[in-house]
Amino acid sequence: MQQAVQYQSGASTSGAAPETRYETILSASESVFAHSGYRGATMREIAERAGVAQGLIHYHFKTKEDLFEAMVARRSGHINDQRAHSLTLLFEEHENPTLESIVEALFRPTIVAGISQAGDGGAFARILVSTANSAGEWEQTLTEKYYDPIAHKYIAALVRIEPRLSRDNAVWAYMFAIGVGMTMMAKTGRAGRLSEGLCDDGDADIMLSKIVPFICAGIRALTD
Amino acid sequence: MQQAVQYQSGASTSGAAPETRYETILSASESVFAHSGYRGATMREIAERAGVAQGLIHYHFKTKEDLFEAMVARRSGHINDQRAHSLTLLFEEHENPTLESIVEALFRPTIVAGISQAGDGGAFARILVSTANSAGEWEQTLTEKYYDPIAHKYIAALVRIEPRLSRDNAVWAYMFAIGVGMTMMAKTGRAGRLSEGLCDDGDADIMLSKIVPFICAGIRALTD
DNA sequence: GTCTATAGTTCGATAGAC
DNA sequence: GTCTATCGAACTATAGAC
Repeated sequence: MQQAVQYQSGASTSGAAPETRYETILSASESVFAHSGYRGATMREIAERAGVAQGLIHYHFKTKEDLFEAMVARRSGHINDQRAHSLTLLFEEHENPTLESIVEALFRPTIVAGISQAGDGGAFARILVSTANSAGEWEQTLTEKYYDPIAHKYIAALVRIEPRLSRDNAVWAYMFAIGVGMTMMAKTGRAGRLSEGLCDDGDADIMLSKIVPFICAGIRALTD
Repeated sequence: MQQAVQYQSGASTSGAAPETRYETILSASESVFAHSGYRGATMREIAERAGVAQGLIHYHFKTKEDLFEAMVARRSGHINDQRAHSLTLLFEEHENPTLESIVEALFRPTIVAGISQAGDGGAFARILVSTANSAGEWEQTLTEKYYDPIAHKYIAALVRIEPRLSRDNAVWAYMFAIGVGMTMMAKTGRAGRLSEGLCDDGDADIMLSKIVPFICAGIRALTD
């Protein structure tokens, strides 16, 4: 009897689809890592959240570091596949896609995935923030492995459709765009607090209608 | 009579002035918290870095949480005083200050302070990123206490000089601006890696020349 | 104020039954 | 594959000498 390896992603806690214990642990770790950070999260809490014995996590993932990386790999793989696919489509369908369409292709998958996470919107985005913004060697290796490839694709797309954007400014533009997206997706509650409830981050289209024009105007300001 | 001069020349921020043990511990905690995060940092490591016994930290600061808050309070107080002062000056000297001058007043103190940190540029910025981007109750309380007041001042300044900017868009604009600044100040090495060394984040004026036009154009794109 | 020593807790990981 | 039980290490915080 083998495992039926069906990489059904999505994997939110609102379970219609049946999950293997392996996948249940991954989903549980996502919530706990997001809430407490890598170091603050404990294997005990993850096991409790997943409804399994603590020893089972070590059977499947060996160590805490490996569990974290497996969780990042599953989620980032799904989102970055969508991004790469959207980007390819854009250049197949148009000679010169608009900057707006490219920026939207960058953010829509993450925002939609974040919002569709039942109960814990922004969980994975918060993990990304703390990982990508760490200067630690391990964290930067993870970022390089799972996020630099798609970053290079977008930077190349930017210089292609905006010829007056120098390569270093394109890199800055990408970094800035990611930074803007982080504040939008992390859902810390600060925007709502500062605006006394005026700012709502629960609707993907509203969010994109703020973030896309902001970033596109910023990028164009960096062209020579 | 002064106290004995035998202070350990630990890794303090600016090398010359002698510090009390209290201040030495605060500076050491800044480095360690920045490198390992709040939970990853240990009192033993902070004590070692500061060149004092571990027990002394508890004598001065009682708990790890209190030490962290004292560290945030010292550093944020200094930077935010500069920001508030610059903002007041701008409105005293001009009827309508430019958007550029306001955005620069927001970022210059942090960037300059980050660069002038001997050896560990971006240390405090990285602490801010992980604190402000956490959804935890304690972290958001700290953000509210030490950073929301200056945020409200800047949001008010934005709506004052850009009357066509709605209040909720001003809040989004401020959040986005902070997000952009984070990627600039955290100094993770990613920009250099993605650009194969082209992007240099060591010069305050170069950094401001990228970040200020980007953010100002983004904000103007959110006006009606 | 500053130190040494340690109490009391919690963690990641392993061993072994089923 | 999954569970229970537990080991050894590392942590925060305290007690008490000086």
